[in-house]
Amino acid sequence: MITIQKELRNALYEELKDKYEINREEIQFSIPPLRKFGDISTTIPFVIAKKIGEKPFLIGKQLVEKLSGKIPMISDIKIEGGGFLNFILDREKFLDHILKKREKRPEKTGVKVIVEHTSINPNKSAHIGHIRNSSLGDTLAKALVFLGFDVEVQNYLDDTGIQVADVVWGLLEHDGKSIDEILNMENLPVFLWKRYPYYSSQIAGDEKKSESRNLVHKKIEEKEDPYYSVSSYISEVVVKDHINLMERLNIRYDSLVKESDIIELKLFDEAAKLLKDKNIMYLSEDPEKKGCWVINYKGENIEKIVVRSNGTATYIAKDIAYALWKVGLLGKDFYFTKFFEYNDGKIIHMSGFNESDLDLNYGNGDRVFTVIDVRQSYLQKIISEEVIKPLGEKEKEKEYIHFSYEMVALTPGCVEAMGFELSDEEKNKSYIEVSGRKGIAVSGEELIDKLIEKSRGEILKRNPDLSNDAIDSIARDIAIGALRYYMIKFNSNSVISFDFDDALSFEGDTGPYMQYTIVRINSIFRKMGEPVILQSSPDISILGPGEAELYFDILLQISLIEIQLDYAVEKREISSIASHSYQLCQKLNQYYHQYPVISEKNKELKELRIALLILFRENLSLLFGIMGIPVPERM
RNA sequence: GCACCCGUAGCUCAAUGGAUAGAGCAACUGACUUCUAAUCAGUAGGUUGGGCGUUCGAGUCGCUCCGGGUGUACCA
Repeated sequence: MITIQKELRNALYEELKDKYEINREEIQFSIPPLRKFGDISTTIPFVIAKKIGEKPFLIGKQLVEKLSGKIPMISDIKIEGGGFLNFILDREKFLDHILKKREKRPEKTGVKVIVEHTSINPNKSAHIGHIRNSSLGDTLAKALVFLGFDVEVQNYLDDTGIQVADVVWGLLEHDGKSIDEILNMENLPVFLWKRYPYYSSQIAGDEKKSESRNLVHKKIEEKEDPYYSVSSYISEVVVKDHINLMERLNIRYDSLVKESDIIELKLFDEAAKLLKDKNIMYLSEDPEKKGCWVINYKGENIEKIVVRSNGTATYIAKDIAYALWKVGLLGKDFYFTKFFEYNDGKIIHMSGFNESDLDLNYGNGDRVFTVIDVRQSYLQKIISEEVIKPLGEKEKEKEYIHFSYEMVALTPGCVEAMGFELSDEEKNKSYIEVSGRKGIAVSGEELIDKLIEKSRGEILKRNPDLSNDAIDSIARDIAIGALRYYMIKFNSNSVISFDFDDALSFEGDTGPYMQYTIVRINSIFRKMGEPVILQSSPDISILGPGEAELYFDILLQISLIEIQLDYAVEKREISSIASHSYQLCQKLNQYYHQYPVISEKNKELKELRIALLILFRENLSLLFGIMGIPVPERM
């Protein structure tokens, strides 16, 4: 890993720490907007100036004098723009440093992090909103792994919810299907995807049917057959469908936790003890909430009901118990069984309640990221601020984080193209909310199929003589690359207004653009034979001025990757990984066009160019791995 | 009502309080006998929704107004 910024930060910190009250994180670096300013810059003089009420320029001047000649890899330091401290690289030393340190990875932190994502209701196949969730969660998890954390990926299954009861009711009561018929149905998740909106509308429009569904729900909870068996069967089949879809997108899980097990193991009773003990949960004195156990949400000064006056728990109770288990504060644990095995033997374990099952070391994270869309903010805030924070006080490292993101919506044009009628008012909206219940949603499978079809066409245009197998494999890679990139390129809190044209685009700011960059480098190496990277410090004076500028620009951008990943995790802004990767590719494509490799006669120059391509490929591949974007053989 | 989010080029979006607000798409001009044109070079396109303030410095922070979205049940 190339990290010049780390060395710079340390040098500056050593110089400043005794003199000013400053911490390491305040020393931030960026690449100046214009190259004439220098290679790397920091605004630390402004920061210090503000603290001690001095002029930034004077502080900067002092720093220049003190630091000149002291930092390896830096040949000159300038103060500009009233206080920007601009460093000029000793390029020869920088390149030498890179060549020696490129294998180094961040050290293990010893901190356990749980990332919960996906968590789709197990009653039908997945839609694009779910794919945004999983793509963000997976990229987050992989960035954390890279940064040295011990990461567990969880997927939570709400198998006792009303949504599952809806489809059980639909199949058994409304359609009158027998158990055998249900067991023999082909592709049940997709059937339910199509059928669920119908069941849902039936229930919504009819009080009797609604009552009947409620009865089914109750019977499932009481484990009464055939309702219970059918409900379990549906959950299992649908979850496997989700797992297989996500596996196609390079997204995997370690553990599945079922809501029914939280109920079965009475985990909330355990949580309730803790909460009552600390007086976090108490009997409300509000006459309207007489007999209810509540938690005071200070943010809005509201008493949130956790246990109803009739003694039953509300939905938030299960979430509280689960959250406490995740951070390891509950004092009670699930048992686990093997649920699924991937092609390469990796296993997913699923929670259970039988003592005869496995006692595995899941849960108990030092940091917990719960990836759920912004509509859950209210609940998540109560959990993190009113439950985890006060209970986790003794254990300083416990951190419960709602990783929030906005929903995926559809453009009105997209909804109409799918065959729905829209009112005039709806037509003028900028987007229409996705609803699995109403059937206004683009299914994950459908989108992937469309992407594959489109990329197949593009491949055939360019490579008419490829075998069908090769085309299949490449089309799949491109489709996945396009989708994964599309799902993380937007800011977390902007609504994606989904449009097929946009999502199916393979030009410009897209996954395939980036894949193309790396494929072309591979193509060069395929033609000239796998190259060997330079070992010793090369003579860089043979690079012309224009080439040198771009060359080191690319290396500097690469050297920011680790800081970039850290930023993405700490600020919960996964899109920054995507945009940094994209910028890198833009620079490389520029370079590729101007400076040939194979035909270059000068041996040293050729070696230098090869070195850049190797370094670029190594680092971009790393980013691809984190984003789950595959590298196609050719394009 | 209260809380949170959004408003930047025709469209979709970037910009970690920092230097001349950047990309892609669409439009227009140019580059394939060349390491793959899914690319590259260029032209055009902006009162960052309005106003006031804080700051050496504001698209970014604060206040306010306008427009849009979401959440806020003894439903899950």
